[in-house]
Amino acid sequence: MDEYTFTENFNNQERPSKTYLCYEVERLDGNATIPLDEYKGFVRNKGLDQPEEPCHAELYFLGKIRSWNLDRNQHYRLTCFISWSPCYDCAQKLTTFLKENRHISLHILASRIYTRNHFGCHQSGLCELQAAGARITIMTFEDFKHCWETFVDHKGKPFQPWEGLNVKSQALCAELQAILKTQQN
DNA sequence: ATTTTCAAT
Repeated sequence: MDEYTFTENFNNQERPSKTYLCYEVERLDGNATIPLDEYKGFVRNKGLDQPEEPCHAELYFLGKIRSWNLDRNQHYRLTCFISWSPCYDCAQKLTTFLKENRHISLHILASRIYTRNHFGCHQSGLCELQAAGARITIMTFEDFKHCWETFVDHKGKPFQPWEGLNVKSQALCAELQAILKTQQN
């Protein structure tokens, strides 16, 4: 991913009409975590401006996971950094996937919380996803930096945080915690 | 064309 694409999409104070999802996979073996570099990359949604059928980024990601045919006798952790948190529909599809694939753990780190009206409501979607075992968090400085170093063609340049990154991240974190907590009770 | 959330209005 080039620098511009990363900054344009992951800046937590912007609100672009597209979504990028960066993913990486580790195999868990006892206390050891073994990175699987062959399963690393990023996808973006297909919007109305493109020839393909519209499709949210998460669904491409699910398609990729299925195509890997990860060994059901092993345990894997998938980490995905997504510029918008999953909508209700995508959250449900991820929930179903996790229930059917107990050998896979999922950690979603979102740059921003997606709240646009779709059918259903995003809060309950995220809660169900968490109940299915997913870990859902907001991206912090360290996460943006990790993404920059892992997925961006940074040409040796260090990650440059934008103005207000931490303040926004903390506000979104509080918002997400309120969402995930409310529905548990 | 405008607004500004994986486009909706």
